[in-house]
This record gives sequence, C-alpha cells and structure tokens, in this order.
Amino acid sequence: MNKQYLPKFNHRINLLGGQSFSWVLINPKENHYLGFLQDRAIEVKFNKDYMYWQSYPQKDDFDFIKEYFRLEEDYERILELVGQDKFVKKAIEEVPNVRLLKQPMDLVTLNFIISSVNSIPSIRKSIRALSRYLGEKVKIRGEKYYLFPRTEVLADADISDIMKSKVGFRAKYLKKSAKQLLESNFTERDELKQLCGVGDKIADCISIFALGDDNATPVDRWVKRFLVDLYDLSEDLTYNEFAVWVSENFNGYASWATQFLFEWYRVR
DNA sequence: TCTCAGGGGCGAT
DNA sequence: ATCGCCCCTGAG
Repeated sequence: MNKQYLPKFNHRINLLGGQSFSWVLINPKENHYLGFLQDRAIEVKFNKDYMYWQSYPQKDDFDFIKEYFRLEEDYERILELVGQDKFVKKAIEEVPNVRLLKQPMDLVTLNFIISSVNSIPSIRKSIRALSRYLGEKVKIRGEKYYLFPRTEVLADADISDIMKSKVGFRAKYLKKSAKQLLESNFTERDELKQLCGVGDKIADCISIFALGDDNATPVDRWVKRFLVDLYDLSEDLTYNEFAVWVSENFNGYASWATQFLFEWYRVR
C-alpha cells in the first residue's frame, strides 16, 4: 500500500461520523477501512501519523486521495482560527483531530438525500443495500464488494427496485435528482436546492462535503440544539437566521467549527 | 402491539 | 410562513 503522512486524523469520526456514509470498518485492530464510491473503492489503514492507502480499480491514484482527504489543507491554522471560540476550543480538546473531507458531488448529493429524517444506522444500511442491488462489483484482496450505484443507474432504475433498499419515500427523490445531476452541473448552493429532495439543510451538506465550502452550516436538529443551548440563540430563529449567525462568528470557517461542535456535542 | 421521533422536504393552503 | 404527510427502523 502507499504511505502518506497524515497526522491528526480521527478516522473513527471522520470516516464513520456525520459527513460520509461511504466507509466500512473492516478490521478495528488494524484501523482498516474500505470506502465505496461510485466509480472506485478506496482502502485505508491508519497507524501513528501515517495513512496507508490503495485505490481500485485504478491503483495508486494519488491525485484523488489528495483531494478527497484535503491533504494540502493547513489544519493547524484552521484550528487556531476556530479555536478562538471557547466551545469550539473545548470540542477540539475533547474530540480531537476532526477534519472535513471533500467527496464527489453526485455521491454526497445522493447519500444525503437518503439522510433526511433518517437515523445514521438506517442510512448506512440503506446505502449498503442499494449498493448490493444496483452498484458495480469490485474485488479487493480476493473479496467481492459493491460500489455505490452510478448516477446513470439510479436515473434509469425502477422506483420499486430503489425501494428494496428501504429508503422509503426518498426513492423518487433519488431517481429524479440522479436525472437532474446528469442534465446539468450544480456548483452553487442556490442551484443545489433545485435538486429534488434537497432543501436548505442538505444543500449546505453538499456545499461543505462536496464543494469544499469552509463557511457554511447544515442547521440540523443537533446544530440548532447546541446553538440554542451554548450560544443562547433563540429557538424561534429561521433556518437562514441561524445560518447567517454561524457564518459571521467563526472567522470564516463555520463549516469546520460546526463539524467540531457537532461531533463533540453529539457524544457529550 | 403500539407510539413516536429520527442529520428534511414537498405540495397545498 | 405553516402544516400534514411521506417510508422505514429502533427505542420505549
């Protein structure tokens, strides 16, 4: 496997937490994960300050790894900027090494459509099931696995087949959005909301996790809860009012700040 | 067995 | 701007 210096990377949280549903922990003792995307699988292991990795079917695709893990990001500088807030500082101390990934656009969109009013275990189950039914096979070290379905496959799939993965009412959103993704490019937050099943919250998820927006916030139930609880914001603010407040209070790195707070507040 | 909320969004008013 | 509804799962 390829060896990459990657200190301060909380793989448990960054790969299995709130921002990605692609990863499966294969072997906890070796910190060994497989990530199933639409056109490739990624294999990683973590030991000390290093990540060992391989990509499939195209081997050694460092350009992809570099972008996905945001290897060129100045993490220390971001910590310094968002750590000026006392709650973020505490979050960084208690749940350290949280980072943001930059994942492929279609994948994030289709994954987060599934996430609406859904629990994380259910989301994961649905995504694995959907992959088994409609995704391509990949072989890794002699074992068979399934990628997340390609956008064009979901666009052409029968709703009833998509429903087999227990996504429920989100099945029609998946199909329609897949078609929309094939028809045009979505590069800004407001455009994202044209996608079926994508409103304010999921548009912000896509903006952060796929487009790399450093100063957005998906105001979900948890974020709203800690904004009211910790920062004394009124419970009655609109989505946009919460979002504006956050964007003005974390030195331009609200995406990172709220990711720290989210992962910390959730397990606190 | 039943109820209900869970990382929202849609469509009708 | 608000509200009922959407499908499924696990917790109580």
